Amino acid sequence: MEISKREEEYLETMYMLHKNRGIIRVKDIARMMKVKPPSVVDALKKLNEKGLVHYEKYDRILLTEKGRKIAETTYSKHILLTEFFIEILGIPPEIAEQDACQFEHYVHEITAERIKEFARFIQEQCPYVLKQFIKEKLAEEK
Amino acid sequence: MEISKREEEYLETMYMLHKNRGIIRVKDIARMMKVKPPSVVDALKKLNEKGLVHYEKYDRILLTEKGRKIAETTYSKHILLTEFFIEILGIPPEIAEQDACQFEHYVHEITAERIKEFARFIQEQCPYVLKQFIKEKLAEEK
DNA sequence: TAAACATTTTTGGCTAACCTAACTTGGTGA
DNA sequence: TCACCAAGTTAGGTTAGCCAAAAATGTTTA
Repeated sequence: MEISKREEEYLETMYMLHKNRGIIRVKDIARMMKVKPPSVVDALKKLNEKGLVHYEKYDRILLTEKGRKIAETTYSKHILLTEFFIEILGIPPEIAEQDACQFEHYVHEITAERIKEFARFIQEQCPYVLKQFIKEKLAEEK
Repeated sequence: MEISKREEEYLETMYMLHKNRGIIRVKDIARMMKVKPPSVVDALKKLNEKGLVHYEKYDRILLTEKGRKIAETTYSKHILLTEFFIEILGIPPEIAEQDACQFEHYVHEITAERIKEFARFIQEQCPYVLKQFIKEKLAEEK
């Protein structure tokens, strides 16, 4: 069963809402994804068909186990990429966030894992050089 | 004027065809983008409307100046990302290619620039550490 | 508890991007 | 040169994802 980038985004949004507020509401999904409520309903119906959310109209919305796993995988890539952009490359947080938000849906498992290992390696093997780089870049930003 | 990810991909493909073969043919675009020829024609008509390609039916296809610039920008990000993935992270070329192919359409100018600077910095400041990392990862791949 | 308000859902319609089948055109070899 | 084949095009149709307007349901407050 194929899952589109957009569907993955809906799942991730629901995952974050559940994590932060406990409850998942159409209105909040719409706000976070910058779409209108009817689009959310469309998406929920499709995700329900695919067994990724429990959805019945006017009832509370929940991710299924399968949906949650997909969302968690995506979310963890999001965190990983954001950290890498900010802490290793010294990218401004807002831009780091935007880039991570897209790349998380495409990045190969192998690449994600390698980024994690690389960050760790550099931080351990040449922390001073890294600090130097970040410092230079922050200085340039003014 | 908005340009979609897909349109950017068409432009980049045409740019590469022009670069490699001199001539841009519907059949080749279709093959490279894994779509059928009618889809290419649809795309060409739209890109023509937008002033990004010169297209008249049965005539030779060319990028406009504007289209070429967009394609070049995308292409240079492609090269940059691919090199970073391969030479810094030690990702297998095929996977590096796939990831670059997606991220190139989203990566912020600032992030792209920073990746370039980071690669240079590390290669200059701690080439041995970098070699060590790549070596370890290549060893693990068996 | 019922009216008023907020939220969700349905309906109907749009665009981007793709396809197959059928057609036109252009170039090539007999 | 002309018939044929490859390449390109058109016509007509599908799907994903979005929206506005209106209807349905849920919730809160007077």
